[in-house]
Amino acid sequence: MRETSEIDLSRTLLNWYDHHARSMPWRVGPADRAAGVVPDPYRIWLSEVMLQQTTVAAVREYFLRFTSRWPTVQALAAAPDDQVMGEWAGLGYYARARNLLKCARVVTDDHGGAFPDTYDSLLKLPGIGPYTAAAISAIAFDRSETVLDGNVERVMARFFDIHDPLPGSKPQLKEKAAVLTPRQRPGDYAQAVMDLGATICTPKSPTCGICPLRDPCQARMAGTQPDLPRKTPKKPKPTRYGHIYIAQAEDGALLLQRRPDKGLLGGMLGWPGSDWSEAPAETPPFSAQWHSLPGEVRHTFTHFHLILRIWTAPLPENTIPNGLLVMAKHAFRPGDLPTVMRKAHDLWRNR
DNA sequence: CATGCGTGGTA
DNA sequence: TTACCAAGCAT
Repeated sequence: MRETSEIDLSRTLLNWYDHHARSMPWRVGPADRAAGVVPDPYRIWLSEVMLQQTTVAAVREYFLRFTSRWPTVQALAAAPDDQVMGEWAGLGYYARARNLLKCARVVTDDHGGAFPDTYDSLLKLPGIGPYTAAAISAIAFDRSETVLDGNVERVMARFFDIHDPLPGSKPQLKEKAAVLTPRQRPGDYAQAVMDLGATICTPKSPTCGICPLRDPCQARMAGTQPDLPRKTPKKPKPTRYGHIYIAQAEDGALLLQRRPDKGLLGGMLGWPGSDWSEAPAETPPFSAQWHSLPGEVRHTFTHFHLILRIWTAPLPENTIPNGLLVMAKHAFRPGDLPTVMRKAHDLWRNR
């Protein structure tokens, strides 16, 4: 009896996907795809960018709001920056939103509004890296490209019982994933591996008993699957501190700041404040009787913990400090703020 | 190639 | 409470 071939394995996964594919607003499911329904590259691109390091549950609402407001790449390209950043607020990794707009404008202006369909051409676009280029190429255009995301890394590390730690083992995992990538139904296959990783071959407590690949899985044979994939340890997060100043005029207008495009929370709306460091200076945006609010705002970013003290004062008439903006009460929506700034607003509003 | 870059869910 | 983790990219 011959060994299980790669083609058999991909067919096994596709068959599992045909019965267990998750339903998502941007996805053309296996039945529809088989019936000839073609995905909209704009929606695939938008979902893939939103899904970078972000859970499906978090993305769902954002995707629906974005596509409702901007149904085409041309519509998105024509949108004002502030509105797109505001709509992205809360989703995190805000460079994605800035690159999203850049990319929409390149596609609209330089590609006639049609997304390119090859890995290499997609890779040139802002915000599209190796994973996203492969994903769009495979899912939107049904090209046989190999996607390698966190799910696929985990599935491959376990299936082949690879103990070398990430991220160093990435090229090895990509090779393994490429060998399994079929020429038939590559778009469905890409989504099948990721669905398997998200629902069965999960990081903790994988449910190997119901896995379609349980028999040939090498880590399961060895009993090592709970420990894979190995990862190089992460550095501990330091704690930083900061001051935030919230000033309101008698008519309800608020003093805000548009943050510079580069760096943390780049391009987002926020409150003026100090730098965030071990011992930040107290630097209010204008002289007044500032009062610090009881309590503090705690927030954790990717690479540090932050503890903020919130100060408040009345905003005098005709006061707009350099580089800041005064936003009318009716124009201000807390939902346009990144989460840490929204937390500061919540503490202030409930003062 | 290591680092910077968000947020919310989960154990 | 803390740490880990999620369909990564840019530099």
